[in-house]
Amino acid sequence: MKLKEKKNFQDMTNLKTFNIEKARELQRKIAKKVILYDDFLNPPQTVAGLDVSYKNKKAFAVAVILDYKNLKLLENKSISMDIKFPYIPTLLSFREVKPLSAVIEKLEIKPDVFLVDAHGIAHPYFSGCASHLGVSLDIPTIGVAKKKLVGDYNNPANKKGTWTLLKYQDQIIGAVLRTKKDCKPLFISTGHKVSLKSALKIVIETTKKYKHPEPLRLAHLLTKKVSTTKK
DNA sequence: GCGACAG
DNA sequence: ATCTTGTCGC
Ligand SMILES: [Mg+2]
Repeated sequence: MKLKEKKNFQDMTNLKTFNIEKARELQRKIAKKVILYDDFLNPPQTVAGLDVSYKNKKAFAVAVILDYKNLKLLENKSISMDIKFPYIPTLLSFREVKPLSAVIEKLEIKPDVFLVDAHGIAHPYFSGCASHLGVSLDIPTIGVAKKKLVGDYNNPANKKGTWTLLKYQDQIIGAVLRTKKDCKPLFISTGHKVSLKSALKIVIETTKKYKHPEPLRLAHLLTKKVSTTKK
């Protein structure tokens, strides 16, 4: 898949020269570019799932594309590269956007929407990994996280499909969705070009028998398989 | 100073 | 995220 050539994403993943003020500045800049309404093929025909795993100083990124209707696997790609940035809460994008961009570039099919294993705007600077990736590559993204980073919410009822709003600083930054009974809920937020309403619809429609939506479940399984195989 | 803290 | 076996509950 051809990536946006325009270089509106600075490379700040060099630890030696990393500057936290510059990083926050970039996050605020990205937040301003996030599009909160729908601007993608809706309903989508294809959905991608993205995830990254780590093993021996290496990062392994996987991208899978499923048919939106039957959730069958259409394509899957993987890449590996040296870890270039440590994990620091609120700075996850500086660790994962690089490998994710690399694997997306290898895709032959251009997915209509991407599910990312991270938050979108549900971030202290409204610039989580899903938003950072979406704005940088100009692709529609949805953030799907297993735990909250910021915000307050009421626990959704213990029934599949129920959800509550995630609020932060008097703003709605996402939703807390129960994707499976007796399982902890997932945190859904706009990444880029997908409204919260559509994000919820897409996550619900791509979640079948398990807690996670199929694209992310498959991407996660594959990324672990790849990391233990290619070591 | 203390607690929270995506992957 | 990663390191890991058994164990509890639907
Ligand atoms: Mg992950």
